[in-house]
Amino acid sequence: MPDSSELPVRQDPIELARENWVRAGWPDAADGMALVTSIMRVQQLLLGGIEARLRPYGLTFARFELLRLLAFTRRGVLPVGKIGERLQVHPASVTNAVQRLEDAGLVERRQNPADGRSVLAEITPAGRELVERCTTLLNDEVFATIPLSGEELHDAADALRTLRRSLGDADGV
Amino acid sequence: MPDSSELPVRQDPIELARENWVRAGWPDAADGMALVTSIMRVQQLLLGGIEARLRPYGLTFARFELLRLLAFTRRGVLPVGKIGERLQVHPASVTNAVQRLEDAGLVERRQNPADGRSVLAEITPAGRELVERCTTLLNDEVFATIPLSGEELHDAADALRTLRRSLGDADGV
DNA sequence: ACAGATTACTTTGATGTCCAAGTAATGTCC
DNA sequence: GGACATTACTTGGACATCAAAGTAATCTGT
Repeated sequence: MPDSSELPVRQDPIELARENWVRAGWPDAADGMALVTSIMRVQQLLLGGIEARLRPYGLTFARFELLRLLAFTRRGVLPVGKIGERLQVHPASVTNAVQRLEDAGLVERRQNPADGRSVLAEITPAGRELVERCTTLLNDEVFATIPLSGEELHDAADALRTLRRSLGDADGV
Repeated sequence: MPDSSELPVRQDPIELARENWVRAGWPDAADGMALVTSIMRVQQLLLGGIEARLRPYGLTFARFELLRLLAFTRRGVLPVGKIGERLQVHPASVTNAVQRLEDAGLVERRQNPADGRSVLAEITPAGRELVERCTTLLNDEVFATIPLSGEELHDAADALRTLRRSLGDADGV
């Protein structure tokens, strides 16, 4: 019988941690801790899968997102500051990613004629081609294969939005 | 009227991305993309808040988790390999964290008498004291303050568990 | 008992993230 | 209109993570 109620076999580390929390006298925090840990773990697994799929193309998820954002704009150009805003990453991370993308010939950087402090990043034809291919790949193998029903997916997205807001995500009203 | 259907003010970047996805002709992947992006973002916010709270104590979340795990064991000792299993992190990351904890006097490392290849990490009294204080802090300010109802929290945890399993999280049955 | 495979860590190198400090250009205010 | 504040990036430093290679100890099979 493939039943799991037999012996306490190899158990879910997160459930183990939750039990430890309750036993230690922190029942009010146990579920929160378990949720936070789950989010960390799922993020790690998702990112790992995505990066493994992008690796053959020489992209990381961070660089993919940057290219994807540029490809969605009308002219394929944005000030790097705007990029950081939209992707919600630190300016230093944008600088880093743009430099590597530039080295790979997927993006070009130039001064903003309207503001000498600002730097524009523009996606190149090679960048567009690569990002389209990688988007299709990720859509087919990751984003469209999430094993949740429409309702589950909706509920989860709602909960995460609530969390984001409470954690001070600056955007969305 | 505090209605959001007026003008497209400053909108949630994730919702913007979802709309872009649909408009580009990938409606089947749009919700999955949005969920994945939400998870990434929430993880970033949670980790940021946690690390900011631990910083005054000289701990990172990775090191806190390691100390926390050791403090839960009977004798406060585990082979570093077991630590990696339970925390689900790469052996190299464990080596890194244990070294830093050892430098801080929070952990001591020694050979496993039962197996010359194995290394044991043992939490010190200073480590125990610090981890208890930090646990209380994180419980009070993070884990017990998740703004979700019991049911929402339960549903979210379920969805994340489903995701973990589908992504090949090796444990839990 | 000895060679070869496996296991358990460590080391090195590449990336990404954030923070803090530094630089250059633009704005603001008497 | 010139000093001071602000803005927009870039640079450098600290950490964490993973991948791949290296080392040492233990196991296996004949």
